[in-house]
Amino acid sequence: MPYTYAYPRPALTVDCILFGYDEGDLKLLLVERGSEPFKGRWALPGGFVQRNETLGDAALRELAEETGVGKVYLEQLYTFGDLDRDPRGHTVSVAYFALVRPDGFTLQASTDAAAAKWFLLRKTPPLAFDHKKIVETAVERLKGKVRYQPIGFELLPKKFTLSQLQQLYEAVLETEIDKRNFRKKILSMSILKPLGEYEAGAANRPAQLYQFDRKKYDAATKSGFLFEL
Amino acid sequence: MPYTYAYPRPALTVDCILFGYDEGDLKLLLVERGSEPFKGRWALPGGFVQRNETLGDAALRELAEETGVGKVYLEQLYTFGDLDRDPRGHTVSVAYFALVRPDGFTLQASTDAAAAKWFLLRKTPPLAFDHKKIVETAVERLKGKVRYQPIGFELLPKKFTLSQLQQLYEAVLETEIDKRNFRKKILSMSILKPLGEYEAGAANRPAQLYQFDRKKYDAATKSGFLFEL
DNA sequence: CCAAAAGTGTTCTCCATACACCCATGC
DNA sequence: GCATGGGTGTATGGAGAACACTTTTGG
Repeated sequence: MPYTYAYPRPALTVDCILFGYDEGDLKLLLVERGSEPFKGRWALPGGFVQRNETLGDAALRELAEETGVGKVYLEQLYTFGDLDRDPRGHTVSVAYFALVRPDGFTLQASTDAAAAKWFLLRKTPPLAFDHKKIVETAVERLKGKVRYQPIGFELLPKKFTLSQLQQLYEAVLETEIDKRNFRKKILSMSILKPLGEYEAGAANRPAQLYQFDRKKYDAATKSGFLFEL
Repeated sequence: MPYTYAYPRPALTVDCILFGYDEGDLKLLLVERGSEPFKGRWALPGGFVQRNETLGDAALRELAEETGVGKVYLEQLYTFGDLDRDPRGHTVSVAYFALVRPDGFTLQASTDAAAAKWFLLRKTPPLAFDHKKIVETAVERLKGKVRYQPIGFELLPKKFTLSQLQQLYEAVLETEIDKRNFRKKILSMSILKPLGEYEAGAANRPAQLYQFDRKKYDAATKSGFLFEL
């Protein structure tokens, strides 16, 4: 059955917010637009949903096409439908977001994107469309999510120190956290496996490396455990 | 500028989940479909987003058209885009939900809806499309929301007793709550105004009536107060 | 030996929980 | 006077918050 346009339809797009964390800084993945509107501006990777394509599939496809990033776990954020958000006309966009380790991917722009690049989250250039608003919404969501879900483990390398984990939380929540209390809390959940290995090369006492223990976390979650910081 | 159909577009709809609370029971507002597909089945009020119409506007319009319910505060829930959710073809739906007092509205079906009716939430008939899934998602959201936002005040009459408030929480969370602890907690937030008036007509000691003090709540919220049960 | 970050315990306060009886009213 | 729901206080345990010094390494 061919598409029938019984009613005029808004266009439907998806946009991806990818947060990364690297050396103490939160980062955001942006692409430089290669075509109008907003040619030359930076924007969130995204584009039109194709016929018989799932929203999540569309988001993954656009992300891969425009940045080379693949196989990430995308979570739906919010749907934006302001009438003036796209100069081409009524366009509704479903936003997705994900948390990744930037060094796990090689960026590769193509199709509509002239370039793809990580920016410091607190130092992003002016964005196309209403993407500033979308990013703000995503940051709020991230701040909320961090409190009851162990996001740290998606943003850090597989092996990490407790100080790195703490710094991440401080960066996301924009607060300071007491070292002893933080360690006590995190370790008491016993979802971290101490590796007995130690960080090397620093001009100070080397820190023990830990690993996220997903098995224990999943088991604990099922039996009513609630991660909370 | 006329609509240009450069790409085939999925259709875009909105659906509304209205939760009500009445005499100890959570209710859900449904409409009986007056046309195909699913003619005669019960479904969430909703329909196509029109040209140059905001998502929220579309939801309010469909709600008013199909049920007569107007002027409610709708909150976006989630966007559903499974390929097989509508037999007419690829249709994406943005779901909104709201909390209301059923007795505040007179139901009035029209346009696509043959009837509009409140159902017990735990006893809903088979639903059209993927509306069962949508309702389940909304219930989860409601359970989460109730813990950190004073939803009670939207679902109860303006003047209510503490027992009514407690029953509401028990109904939503599907648990039992200790009476004394509940009262202590709620009253300690001082967002309830005791009215010095009393319930009448019961075969027992009359309960004091309270009112939600929005001014105090808004003020407290701004200065970092967090409602939590 | 100095700089730099790792690592470690205790005290106090507050909040959540558990729990049982008297009170006011209508019939 | 009895049935029904309204209303109240206290004791205990556990978790969060505050807080300072020693340890290990590289240079």
